[in-house]
Amino acid sequence: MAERKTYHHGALRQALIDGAKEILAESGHEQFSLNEVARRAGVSTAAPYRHFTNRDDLLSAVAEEGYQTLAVDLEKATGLVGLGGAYVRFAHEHPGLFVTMFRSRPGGEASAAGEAAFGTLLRAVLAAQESGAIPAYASPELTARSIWATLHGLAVLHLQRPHERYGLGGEPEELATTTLSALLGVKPE
Amino acid sequence: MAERKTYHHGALRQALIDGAKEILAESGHEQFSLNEVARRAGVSTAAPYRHFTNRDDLLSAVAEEGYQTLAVDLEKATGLVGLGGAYVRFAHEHPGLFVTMFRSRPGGEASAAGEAAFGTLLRAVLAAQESGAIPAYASPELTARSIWATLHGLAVLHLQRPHERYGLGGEPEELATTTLSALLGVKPE
DNA sequence: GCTGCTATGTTAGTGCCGTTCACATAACTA
DNA sequence: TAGTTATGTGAACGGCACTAACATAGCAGC
Repeated sequence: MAERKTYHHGALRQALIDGAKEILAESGHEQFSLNEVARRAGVSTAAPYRHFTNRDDLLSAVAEEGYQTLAVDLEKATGLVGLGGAYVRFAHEHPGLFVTMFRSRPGGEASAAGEAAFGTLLRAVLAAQESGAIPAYASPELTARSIWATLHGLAVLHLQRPHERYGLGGEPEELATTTLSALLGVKPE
Repeated sequence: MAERKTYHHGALRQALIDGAKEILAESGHEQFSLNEVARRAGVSTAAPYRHFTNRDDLLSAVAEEGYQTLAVDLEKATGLVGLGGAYVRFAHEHPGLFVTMFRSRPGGEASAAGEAAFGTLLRAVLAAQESGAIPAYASPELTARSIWATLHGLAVLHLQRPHERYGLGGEPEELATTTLSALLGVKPE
């Protein structure tokens, strides 16, 4: 993708975001290089700075799109367990993107899509509590936050080797189901 | 620490590990630089390669010491909730080190200290299940793994801003207590 | 105590990185 | 059609991880 006819690219901003996702998918967050993104888009290494203030700014835009994709994935899932499976599966299928989304940034901004994703989880928790599928030790909000933490930890640990040692492995959905039922006694409907 | 009388440092390996921890504490994982570590130890930038094969190898040694510290911290805690609080507090007090320990490495090795830490958690879960403090939906092993995931997710999310949005904040111990009781109905003894 | 081996340090260099600056080109607007 | 603004380039900077050739010193066995 290094050839270009016109002097101006036309849609460089999106091309950079897409290229960044590509690199994250291929090589992971730690290997990400802004120069490499520019190379793939067929522009000079200085060009990205016309669209992003720096490397981190591009990664934030990539992360935002990640949150949107995640929100859509969660929306498609049904039930609390299905939603948990979708979360872990997202991390499993887009590990580089997932790490980029949740990398430790000192003063990370809130993401609208991230909020939407949480809202989806909240509704699932509410429904599960009302139907008695899970115990209601605490408010839906607090329970949803706690479950989010569980799913997130599960996803993060799943992206590394360690978890296998305790006999897990398996598909993301199985992981989520097993874990949620161990904590909440919930069963997939 | 840039002065030295003898040509040979004497204890460079440990000095590098300590310096690396210092940098992680000051600037975080993403800012870590091998050259900076060498500078602090008062040696040339090539010297570290006499003790570690590369930057990643040094970070792994640092991580191993981190696992040992974590294992000790968990050992000191009493009760399941106290242990959870200790886990989140460790991440809270050593964020750079924590990120380094759990960074996504393709083929991460198992850590003996990490296994020990899990063993401590497992015993706490066993005791809590036997005393009826938490429900026994699943085996102690599976439950312990699930709680580990929860604590880990909590710690990771706590290191970023996002969690505050849902009204958390507060001290690590409070976070762990609130979360575990929301999921398991467990109360601090 | 000298001699050689090996461990541990240095200096200088490579290539990649993120970032900036001065300048070129093209698209839009008056 | 002319001027302004948006978007690209090329060349440079310092910092990074890492390597190779060489220097020093600690430690054997003689």
